[in-house]
Amino acid sequence: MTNADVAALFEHLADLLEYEGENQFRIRAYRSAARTIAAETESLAAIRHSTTRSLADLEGIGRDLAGKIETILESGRLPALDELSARVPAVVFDLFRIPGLGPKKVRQLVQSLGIDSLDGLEAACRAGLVRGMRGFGEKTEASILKNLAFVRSTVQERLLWEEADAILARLLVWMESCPGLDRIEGAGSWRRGCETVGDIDVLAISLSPATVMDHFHHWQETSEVIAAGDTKSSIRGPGGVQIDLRVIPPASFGAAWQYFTGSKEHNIRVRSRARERGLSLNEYGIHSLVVTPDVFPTLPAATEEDVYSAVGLPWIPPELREGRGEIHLAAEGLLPALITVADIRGDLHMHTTDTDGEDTLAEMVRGAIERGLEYIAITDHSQRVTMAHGLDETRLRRQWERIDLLNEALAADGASPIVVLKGIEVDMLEKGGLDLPDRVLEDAEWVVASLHYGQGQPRAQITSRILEAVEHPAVSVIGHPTGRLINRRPAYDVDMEAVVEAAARTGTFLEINATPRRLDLNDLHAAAAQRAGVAIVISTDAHSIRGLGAMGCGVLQARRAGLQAADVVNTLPLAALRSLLRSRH
DNA sequence: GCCGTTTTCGGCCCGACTGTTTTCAGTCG
Repeated sequence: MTNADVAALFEHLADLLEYEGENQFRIRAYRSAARTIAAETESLAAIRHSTTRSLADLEGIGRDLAGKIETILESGRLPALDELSARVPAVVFDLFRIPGLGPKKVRQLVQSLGIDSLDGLEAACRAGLVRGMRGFGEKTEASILKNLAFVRSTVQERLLWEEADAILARLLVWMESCPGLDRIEGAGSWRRGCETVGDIDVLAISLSPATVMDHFHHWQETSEVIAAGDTKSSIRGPGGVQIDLRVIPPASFGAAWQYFTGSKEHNIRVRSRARERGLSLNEYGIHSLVVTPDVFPTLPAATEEDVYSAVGLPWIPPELREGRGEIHLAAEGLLPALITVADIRGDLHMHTTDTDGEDTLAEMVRGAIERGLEYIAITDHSQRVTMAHGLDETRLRRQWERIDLLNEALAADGASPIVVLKGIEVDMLEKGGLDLPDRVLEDAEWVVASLHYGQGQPRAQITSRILEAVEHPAVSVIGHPTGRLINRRPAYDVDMEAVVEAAARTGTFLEINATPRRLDLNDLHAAAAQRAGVAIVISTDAHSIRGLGAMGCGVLQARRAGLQAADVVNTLPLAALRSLLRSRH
């Protein structure tokens, strides 16, 4: 039973309670606990048996929920959930997915009309039965029909951050030509650098909101205007993604940007902090609830710094605003100086046409020089990865000879702009062991060990394969340590706590693979690794020159993990990196 | 259900938009 499993049980319970019309604060308590649990990197079982922490120490978890967690850990079941599940019809979960239907309306549809499927709901709408109920009308009925089609036609899948980033960039180019627009910025989960983005949130400063929203509606990629009010508008853009725009006057910009960046949990904590100080915070500004000689009724809120300063905090980078303890860190003056792309000196995982890359060795080197990198490692696949035409010893040594020649030519150019390291991405074989003999790996300057096959093996087997690679003296780094592909394939079942412990002990690095669909390690694992003293490598795993651009995504992930430049190996100058490699094992 | 320098009760972030209503409930973020 993982933390994510326990969190899912509480979320599920909260959904059912919502349907039952339970006290909203009780429901919020379950959801809040689920978020805390999902964001906790230590396993609940470990915390339960720890001598230094207890379950009730976790934010939002008191005596009752701690008891429920213990029950779940012991029995795998949550009795309260079992009881409710027996009472609440299964269709409720489908109905919740329809935009515009919340617990009250869903309850009415199920109890008054006996709806038991999406098809049944459609039939009831077409028969005009829905419009007759209190609180429903013709427009609601039509909206349900439209949204039913939407729910059925689209795979409800969150965008990769990079996809959202591209859509936002196009929208901002369009909005630049809007008259009367002073400033426009992205907010929400995009700005926090989340690995996936549901809706795209955009914030504009203008004194003529109607003009701005009209321009927004006329973007060529707008397929539908979902809602349009005086200051807020929502459209569907490319692929059905919802884009929300809010238009705000300049004096409110800081309060609004802070508010629309979120996360919700972060905002609730900031606002609670405001209340403790006799202040009220909304998207328009900061207001004093009590008039005292030293507090003005309305405080400045043109910048985010104004907002944080009003609640006694320094500005908090968006990537950290998840309600995972960043407010405490900020209050103590302990916020990390997060790593930036400018700190990165090298890229230590990439492929060429010798295996499954699209660009040649020489082209990849040129691409890296253009990006200003000081060093790179060429890490093509090893022989077992047959689909990629992986390298055996002979072909690998031939590639290394070419790299030697290339380095000589680069050095002969005078001020050598880049050094190319002779590397390999060696496969961790299904039966255990690595895909190339030790004598080859020992000759490599950089070895990425990755698992590509047998991903469905049981936890003990996967973990032991990875631990074997971590312990191998020639292995520099574990590539994409959990193997997940966002929206495509779950992580393999691996005991990450054991991997992190072994990596810390042996000095083996762990990778943040920056490929937008991988981002592996994720933020939570990367934070746990950093806390354990493991050095991180951020690598693009580029299969083309273009792929080298993924470094920014990897750095965002590292920032969400709270990493500083000193935590990341490829911020080091090459000489320091080499010396660190020699000092291990 | 959680929480506490206003502590064991009574609060819990705050506002926009829609549709149905005729002053507001429900939904959403």
